[in-house]
Amino acid sequence: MRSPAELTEVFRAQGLKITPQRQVLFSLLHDTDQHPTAEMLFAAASDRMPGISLRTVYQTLTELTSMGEVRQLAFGSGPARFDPNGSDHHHVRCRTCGAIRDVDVGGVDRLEPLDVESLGGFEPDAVSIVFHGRCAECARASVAAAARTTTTTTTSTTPNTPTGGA
Amino acid sequence: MRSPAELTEVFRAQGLKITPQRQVLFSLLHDTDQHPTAEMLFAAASDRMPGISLRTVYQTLTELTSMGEVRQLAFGSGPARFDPNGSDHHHVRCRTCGAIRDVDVGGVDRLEPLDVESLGGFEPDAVSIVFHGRCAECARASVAAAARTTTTTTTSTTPNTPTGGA
DNA sequence: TGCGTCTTCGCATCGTTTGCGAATTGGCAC
DNA sequence: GTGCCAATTCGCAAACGATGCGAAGACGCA
Ligand SMILES: [Mn+2]
Ligand SMILES: [Mn+2]
Ligand SMILES: [Zn+2]
Ligand SMILES: [Zn+2]
Repeated sequence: MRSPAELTEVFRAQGLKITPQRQVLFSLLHDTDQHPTAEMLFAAASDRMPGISLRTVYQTLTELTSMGEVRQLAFGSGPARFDPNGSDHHHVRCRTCGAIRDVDVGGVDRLEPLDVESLGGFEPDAVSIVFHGRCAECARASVAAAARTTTTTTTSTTPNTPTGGA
Repeated sequence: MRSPAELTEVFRAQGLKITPQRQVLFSLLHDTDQHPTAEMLFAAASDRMPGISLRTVYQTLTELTSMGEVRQLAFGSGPARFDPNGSDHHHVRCRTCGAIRDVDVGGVDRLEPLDVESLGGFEPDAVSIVFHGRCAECARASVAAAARTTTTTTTSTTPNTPTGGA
């Protein structure tokens, strides 16, 4: 998204007002490379401006979204994530912990919708790609857990059914 | 997803029971090429079996999802969509009316996550692709609306601001 | 037919988001 | 600086999709 200074001009030009609440949110969004939820932004904004309302955060996010300054992302269940990164990019998401990261992807324009007839005249103008998998941390944690299970099984001779086995 | 008969065997083999509610849902899901919501399935199931509970629909969908018989999809806000199509495919979605269609896509394995270092060890094992755009119906409707506006503007000389202009 | 477990289903509840409207405030004209 | 007015904030109610819970009912097997 654009800088707080630029957004200030854009807002003014549209007859919208520059409030301290909006300034805080502009700044927070401009500075992050994450994909915060409304609640996360509310928490961060509350540090700088105690008393700011969650309602205002939602309202400002809706405005910025409709102005195209942020994208609203949805990954399955849970709250919406907001993406201030305006570059042409896609996402990877960890199945285990839900972590999201940006990823630049090559070869997108070589994707070919086959079976064009079944598209029935649909005209795509954008594409979202999400890679699903496991992040490095969760992979490490999983290996550690396996090691523990193995150790336990090897060490102990009791035929207990491991709790997390299924 | 598999046929109702096959699912019956699978369920029985796992000690799960075959109830009329499940049979109705198996059948509805097996026969559709759409991406129904829980509410939609509830409505359809209620036709064949008045009195079936929405709770049961949710429960059965959760089971089928965890068994891998259906996929749960999320497109922005709104309720989850369930996809009984087990083939390797992706989706197109109309920005205007929300309609969803399956699309087979070639070239998926030629996608290259660039900037591999910033992936920080993330290991993708699946990818979801959604094409965004406008479906044929909405494109037609939009053309028709534009024609109406043009006609009105041309015919009338009053400098009224069109209501839907912004 | 009888029993035990699995299932159904209504209701309460939860987490996220939006509707509403009174009170407040930014920005401009003077 | 002052006053005005539209834009904004914000608390609360409520919508919405989904889940937890547990009493009542039904499937499947002996
Ligand atoms: Mn992003
Ligand atoms: Mn599909
Ligand atoms: Zn993870
Ligand atoms: Zn459409």
